[in-house]
Amino acid sequence: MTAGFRDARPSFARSVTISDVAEAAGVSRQTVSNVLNAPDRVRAETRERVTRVIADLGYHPNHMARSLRASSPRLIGCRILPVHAETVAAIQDRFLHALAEAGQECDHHVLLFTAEDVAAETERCTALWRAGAVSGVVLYDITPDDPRVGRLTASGVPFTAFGRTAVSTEQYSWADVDNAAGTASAIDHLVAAGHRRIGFLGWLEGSSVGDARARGWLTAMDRHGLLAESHRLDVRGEDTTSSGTRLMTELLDRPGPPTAVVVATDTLAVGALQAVRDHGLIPGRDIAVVGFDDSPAATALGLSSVRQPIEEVGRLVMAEMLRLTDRTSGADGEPPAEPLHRLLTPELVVRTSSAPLLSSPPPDATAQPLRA
Amino acid sequence: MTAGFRDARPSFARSVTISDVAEAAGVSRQTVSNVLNAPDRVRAETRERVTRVIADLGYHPNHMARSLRASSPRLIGCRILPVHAETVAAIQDRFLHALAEAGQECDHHVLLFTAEDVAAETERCTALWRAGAVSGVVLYDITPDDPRVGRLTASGVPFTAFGRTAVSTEQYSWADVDNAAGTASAIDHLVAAGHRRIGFLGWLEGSSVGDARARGWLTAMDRHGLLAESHRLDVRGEDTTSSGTRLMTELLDRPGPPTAVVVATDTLAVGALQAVRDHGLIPGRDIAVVGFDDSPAATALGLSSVRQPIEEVGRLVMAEMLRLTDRTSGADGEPPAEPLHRLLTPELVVRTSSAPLLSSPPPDATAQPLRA
DNA sequence: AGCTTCCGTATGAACGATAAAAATGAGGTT
DNA sequence: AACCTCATTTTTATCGTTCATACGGAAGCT
Repeated sequence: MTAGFRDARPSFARSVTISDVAEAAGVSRQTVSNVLNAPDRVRAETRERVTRVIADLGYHPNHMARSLRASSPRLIGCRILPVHAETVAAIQDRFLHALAEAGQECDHHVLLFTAEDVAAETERCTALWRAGAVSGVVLYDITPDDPRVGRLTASGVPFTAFGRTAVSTEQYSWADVDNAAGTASAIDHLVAAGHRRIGFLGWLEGSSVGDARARGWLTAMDRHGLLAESHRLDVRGEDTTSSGTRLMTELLDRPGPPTAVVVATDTLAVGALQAVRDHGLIPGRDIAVVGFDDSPAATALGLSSVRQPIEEVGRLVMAEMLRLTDRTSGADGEPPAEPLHRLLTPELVVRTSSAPLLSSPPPDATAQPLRA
Repeated sequence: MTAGFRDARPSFARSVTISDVAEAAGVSRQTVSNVLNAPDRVRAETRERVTRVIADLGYHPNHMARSLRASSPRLIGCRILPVHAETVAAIQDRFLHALAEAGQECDHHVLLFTAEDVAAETERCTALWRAGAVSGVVLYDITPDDPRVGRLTASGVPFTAFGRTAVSTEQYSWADVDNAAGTASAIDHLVAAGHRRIGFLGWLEGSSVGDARARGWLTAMDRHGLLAESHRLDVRGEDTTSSGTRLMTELLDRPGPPTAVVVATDTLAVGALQAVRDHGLIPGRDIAVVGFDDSPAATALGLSSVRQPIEEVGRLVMAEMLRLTDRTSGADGEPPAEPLHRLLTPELVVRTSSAPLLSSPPPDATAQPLRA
């Protein structure tokens, strides 16, 4: 029986190095290294002996030394934004968590940094990479004419992105969410429940995400042949709760109000729900509301919402990052890796704000707003 | 005039080392090193020449090499939790952002990792530290009997914490938010506005944060001599919106309902607001509601809320971390640094859900619930 | 026996930087 | 002239690991 060496010395004077292990086991440094990195090159007997000494001394290979030798820090840089909106916070958290988790499985870690704006972010990325502090960086919240993509490509900084630009998307690796498909799936769900007058409540035009979500409504409604009777039910405003309330009120007060609305963000949707209640209507019974982003508020309020597969995006983007950096550090003779281009479909999470309609009488019968 | 070397070569074949600079400038490596780390040891003329070469070649000192030599990775480990509740997301984001920002100013960065539970977290922390991957770690979400504190202390892992345990708080460095003072400040605000029957809507007992917030209500109400008439207005439930609605409904349906409520979390408060509206009351006019955490939802809904100075905590905790790790890596002869113990007071953010009362008639006159 | 082949292990040289010690040289002192 | 001082620069050693190569010895082949 092995006597209890293990827990004998809980704190270490100074770290145990590979040489200490080698000496204690009566072998050379390289043999210890082999035991850890290429066990099949070492005779079983030696391997066991070394393994035991490693455990006894509590040896852990030094990360920095390994990084230096391999000239690969096994760190992936990622900017963290200051929190403004609720959805930003939740999505950023989910994304960072997914990145960290995916990276960790391959012994890589996420290194956080902050920056004032995308210009500063680009600089920091390049500086970190030039300094060998990161193997590459992950970008998110990409705009159609995002300057980061071009600059990082020019500097040679390996990167992958959550989102894509308008042009030269073949040049780099990205994963993105099909926002249009998201709103479309909400429409399909509502149409299946018998709705025909389905409104859309969106952001002001100009953002790629907002426009895609609007486009999804437009095309899906057209596909169902409902655009003729609903094309006036498309209203836009800024992404705030109060704006949502105002826009929804406007829709409900019109002649021929919608029996259902698809809302471009949960923030707007929370505002919209308030307008619904202010009209004495009950969401889900009298009118269906579907939000976007599946924020915690949606869960809390029973709001149906389109959920972006952020975790999946994080996994993909990190996996691609690892693939990229392993390539570049490996032999250059191999064919250049094909960049990743992946469009993911979000998933509708049905809650009470839209579900019960299925078992209700045709919504048109009850959906007349009750004015004071 | 210097011709434009600068932007000549945007991408680098392989990184420029200190030896390249030394050779190009006709000096030794060490001199280049001195130009960067101890400029006063170098003659002005030489310094200038070297500086110019550094700029021309685009040299950036290698982070990994520096870390190895200094045996200080300049990385601070921090666990990232998967997002559950909205407030968690927002607070975690604010905290991580503050850490990253504070660290960056001293050329340190945050390294993220994930873990299933606190036991796994402790193991990861120790492993990362033993491997020399981090200089130390930052803990948050500390419970009164948190096992992490003891284990990390025993392993010798330098750490600082956001929050504190019930015992041996003198042993380690922490910064915490005075939750009791937070609810108390909400009470003071409401009392100043003329409220006397002020309810409390809290989590189930057993969490340190929840209990502190409840204690704040209790002591502040007692201080104002209002406990006699309000001591029955203290209700508890789990931290969800629906629970908030249920608890608030219960309070409003009682004889002698509160004219104001202090709510332990914004999540509960969002639910409470819904109950208020369901009773045909208008928050801020008919009844005052104050939440806790100042989540984005609070901003969105005009909910007054107690805001934790998370950014300040992040700054303090990171600054302390840097102080700790600089100490331990320095000469051991110095007196052991006094640990940081800092209790910060949160700040009430007044919005419409509680503000307008100041200019209203005495709330008791209008606050009778209008039942259907 | 002498040759190659192969396996397991050991040695030296990086990786890129810096701390500590040694060398250089100009100037001043005795 | 011999010696010391000081500012500046170079040399040497080291951080902990791994790559490339070398080495010794057993087995297989001619």
